[in-house]
Amino acid sequence: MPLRDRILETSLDLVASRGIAATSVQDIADACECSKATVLYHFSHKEHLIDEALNPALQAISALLGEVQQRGLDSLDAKFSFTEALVEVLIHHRRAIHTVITHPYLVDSIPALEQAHTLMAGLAELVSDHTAGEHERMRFGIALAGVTYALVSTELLGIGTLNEADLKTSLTQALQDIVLTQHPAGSGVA
Amino acid sequence: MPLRDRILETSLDLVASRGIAATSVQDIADACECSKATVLYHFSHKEHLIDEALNPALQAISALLGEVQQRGLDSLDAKFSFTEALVEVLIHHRRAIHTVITHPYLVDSIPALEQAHTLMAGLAELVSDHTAGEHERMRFGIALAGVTYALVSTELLGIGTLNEADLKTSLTQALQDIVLTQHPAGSGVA
DNA sequence: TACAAAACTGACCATTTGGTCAGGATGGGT
DNA sequence: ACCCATCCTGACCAAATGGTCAGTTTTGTA
Repeated sequence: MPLRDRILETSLDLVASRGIAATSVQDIADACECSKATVLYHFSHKEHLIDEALNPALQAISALLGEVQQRGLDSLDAKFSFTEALVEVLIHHRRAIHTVITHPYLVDSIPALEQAHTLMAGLAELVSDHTAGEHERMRFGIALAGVTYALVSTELLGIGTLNEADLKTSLTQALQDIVLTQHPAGSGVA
Repeated sequence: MPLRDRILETSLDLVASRGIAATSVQDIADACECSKATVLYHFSHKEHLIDEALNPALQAISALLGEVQQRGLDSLDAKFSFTEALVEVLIHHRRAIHTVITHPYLVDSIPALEQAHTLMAGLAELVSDHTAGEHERMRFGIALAGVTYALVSTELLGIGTLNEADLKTSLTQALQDIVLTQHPAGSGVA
């Protein structure tokens, strides 16, 4: 793999596990066994580096969102395959997703983060258009955030040993259980 | 409020919204309108400050966990009141909870984070003892993470306008829906 | 008023941060 | 052999970082 790509890959790793601020350009250079100057040769600014590293994830989500907006989400079948596709994207781009979700406050120094928010809003709107009410939307938000978090903190939830395929199965089912199961209205605290 | 307490309060605010690494002692001092040296007079090290700021939340969770371990979680009633109490604690200490959840990698420089992980494990064990299987445990993990995340990113989920009481009601119901509702086994991708 | 403890601060320190720059390799094309 | 573009680097910079310390102000108390 070209060094440039290795830098992107490494950045995604480090940033996802320690946060943007806690990941220095030097850290990335060390992990890539090159000099800091080299990192800044390929990406003139740290923000550009992060931005580009996050891009593939955003494009994937954007593509998924576009598809669903076209196909619609009316049939139960469509909903099932949507959740499945969503989990697939979330798993594949888990490091970027986690980074995006945990750094809302950097929205105006890293363009990708703003785009991510737009996409999130699109997802939320999509779902709220196709669910009965506020509770369902809340459940979806919680499920989405929960699944995302679960992906990055697998060991905390005791699912660290699962391989990628099992993880996908398990998370997809959980998401479908939460979002698609009929819940008795007001089963909670009224 | 004594300056010392204001420093703790301010730290909780800044750290929850920008992360530990991105929050400097100077930032905290500025927000408190005192000097950096003063902050480090009250808390000799940055880590001590963070640690102490996180403590009340951990004690609250610890207390809740102890209670439930004593009372048991067998009746449906007990489960309902547990989720309600849990949401209450999560809301009240949302900044600390969010900080704990998003900084697992600092576990050995900030003692509170290690204690938090122990408590998390306790919660997970508690729930897994009282639910049927793997799927339920997964759902609980997702729900817990999701609710926690939802608390800090309210505006992203479109629930930023809710007051604390409504927030509690809404989140409690969502959590109960997710965790306590009977879900058809294998409703997902089998 | 005297005095000691507590609270607070400016000046300073070594280290690390993101970033610049001039120059050294390297390799393909002529 | 020559050139030129790409890749890479050490040396360097100003700014910010966490932290120390000597000394000043404030406070409560006798």
